[in-house]
Amino acid sequence: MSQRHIDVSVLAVRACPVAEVIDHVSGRWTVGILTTAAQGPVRFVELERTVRGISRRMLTLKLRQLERDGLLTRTVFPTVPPRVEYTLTEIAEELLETLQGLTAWATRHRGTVAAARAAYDRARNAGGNGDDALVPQAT
Amino acid sequence: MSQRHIDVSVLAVRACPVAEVIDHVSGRWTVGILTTAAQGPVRFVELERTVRGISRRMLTLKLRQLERDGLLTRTVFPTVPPRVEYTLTEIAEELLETLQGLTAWATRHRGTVAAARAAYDRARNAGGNGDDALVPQAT
DNA sequence: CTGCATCCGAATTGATACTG
DNA sequence: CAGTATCAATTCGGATGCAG
Repeated sequence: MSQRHIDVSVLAVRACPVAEVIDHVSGRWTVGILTTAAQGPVRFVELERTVRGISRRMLTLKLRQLERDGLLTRTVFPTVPPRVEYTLTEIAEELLETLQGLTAWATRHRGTVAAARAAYDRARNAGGNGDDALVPQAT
Repeated sequence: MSQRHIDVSVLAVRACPVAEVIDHVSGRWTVGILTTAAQGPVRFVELERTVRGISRRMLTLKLRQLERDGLLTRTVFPTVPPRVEYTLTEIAEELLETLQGLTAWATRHRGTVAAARAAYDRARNAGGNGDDALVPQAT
């Protein structure tokens, strides 16, 4: 989610690291892009195909963001047609590992969350669209 | 994030847990709300004061979302004036712990990321506003 | 005190045509 | 292939005002 976040406080007086990470990682596509790139060097089209649903525009934008943050390395091969490969940097790989903790948590409590939602929705009449209601992003 | 996310694939064929977590946790306020609530039962106003910058509207929205996901417990005391307390559920506490891994990562590589950004921005002339640029504001 | 509802500008994202 | 440019559709989020 990009930095529209001006105020990040909450956890610490100084810039909060968590907020920063969350900001880097959150967003619909980031994790998907990183995990795909983790398999080895990937090309633009591969990402476009693998990260289902992402638009060309978003992919480009996210790719640039990740590159800027030092999570992805972009290599251009002066061939024709052009060939560009993206690779994870070391810190990105570390990040991905760390992320596994979250994966574990999610997996472990998937059922609990689902149940909670069902209960909540059932509680107030027929409401709830089954999906995430009331939303916001993102972050 | 929020469920505008219809397609979550990428990591697995089945619903991707990571995407779900990211979706729950991401967003400007969630982590702040959770960490505040972690200190013990908190009231609406306390959150409003502690989570700097959040609007009443957003706070309410997020609180509901968290409650629905089973991360927060909402207790209403039939007093007058009304008193409502929010408490973390067990899974939320676990989540918060897991999140510390990210905090660590962020802290560890804070400098690296900063440097990467600086380099990136410097590379393409005067660009970069120092913040997350991903959105090259016009002009 | 809590918190839902509405108005409305701001930011994000998607779709698509176009270029090197 | 790998993007960029542009336009339109959503969605987000802040500011009230009102109610239990």
